[in-house]
Amino acid sequence: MTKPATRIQKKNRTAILAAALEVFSQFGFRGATLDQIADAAGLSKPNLLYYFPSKEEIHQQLLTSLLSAWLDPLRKMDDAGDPIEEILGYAKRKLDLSRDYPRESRLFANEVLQGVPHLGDTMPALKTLVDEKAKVINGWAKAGKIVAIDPHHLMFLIWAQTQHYADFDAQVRAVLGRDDPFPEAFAFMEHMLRRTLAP
Amino acid sequence: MTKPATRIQKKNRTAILAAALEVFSQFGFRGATLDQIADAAGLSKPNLLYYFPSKEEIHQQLLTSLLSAWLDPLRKMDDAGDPIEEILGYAKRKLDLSRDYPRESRLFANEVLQGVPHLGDTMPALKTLVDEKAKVINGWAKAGKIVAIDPHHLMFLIWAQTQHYADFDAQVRAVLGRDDPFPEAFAFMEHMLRRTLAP
DNA sequence: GTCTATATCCCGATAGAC
DNA sequence: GTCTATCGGGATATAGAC
Repeated sequence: MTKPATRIQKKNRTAILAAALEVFSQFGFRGATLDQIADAAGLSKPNLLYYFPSKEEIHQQLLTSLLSAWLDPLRKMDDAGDPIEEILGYAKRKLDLSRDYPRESRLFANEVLQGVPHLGDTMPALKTLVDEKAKVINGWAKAGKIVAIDPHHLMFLIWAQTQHYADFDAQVRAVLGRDDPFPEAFAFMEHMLRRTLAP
Repeated sequence: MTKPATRIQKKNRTAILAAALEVFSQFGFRGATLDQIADAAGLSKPNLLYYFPSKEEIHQQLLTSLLSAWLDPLRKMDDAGDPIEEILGYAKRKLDLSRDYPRESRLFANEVLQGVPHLGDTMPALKTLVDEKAKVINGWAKAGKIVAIDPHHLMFLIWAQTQHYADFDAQVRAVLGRDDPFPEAFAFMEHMLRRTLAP
């Protein structure tokens, strides 16, 4: 599938991917149907399959095209910055993603929950990035800027805590009542991380 | 569906529920098929449907029969105990569940991730339990035993952190290499919670 | 490029013999 | 109680007209 030539093709492909994100993130890969996606994109089902060869291909393109943006907050964590503020900034950017892009979060959550059946071969690259940042955190700890701490589990903590608000939104809302949890969530996370990390 | 009479009936129903847990937790409700469940239970598909009237019913029975055990760790958090140790004990019991019952965790994760389509009417009961325990935590804070903290977000933190190791196991393993993460996970969580909660 | 119609397959559930 | 055989619905994907 090469680059779309015309403006309308580009628009349709974009609409399909947006619709697919909506449907896949809510129902998972198997739970989603092409009828739902075509409907949400404002196209007929055969027309949808004119732009993408298969359901699998739409899903794969979604995942791979979003993955890079999803890892950006971690890439931006800067070796040269203030350690506590860098980690806090990373956590905040991650929580912003949960607030602003909950469907993307749930798309990845579905994928990981089922054992990364479509993203298995990108896991080594994730490990490479995480290991690299783990070294940065270990350096900060050795310099006495933060407490000595397992950097991988710190990463899991930040992932778990931030993504929880997007992925398990239904439960969060049910427990809190109707509220937008994000302002308090950030204050809470800042308290937790500052205390956890203080040297 | 009344109590099964014979020993073999009981055994088959148990085998079916065990097989269904395996399959539903891995593939979600829609992703799971009765063929897979029947196969895992060592029965034919029609025979499976002799014991349960429908796929939906198997899933529902699984969820409701496991829900109570799933909330037990929280119920056991004791108003009269030492606050920090009670919260820590709760978190430890929850992490033990993730280690010993990861399939149950993923079963609920799938359900919540898709908006609790089958557990919607049990959410009020969950909220009641959580609100009750939130009051206990608020009491501890007022007495100066722990820091003043939002008890609901503390709950989310513990849920997110502990369930992460079961629900996103594929990612955890990919990032860490091959290791069993649980010993370090508990040490990490204890460090994090003690510092977060100290008055 | 987009549609209607349809082929093909898979899944949940049922019928009926044993 | 358990099986083989099958129904009926729904899903992915394709054919072919326009």
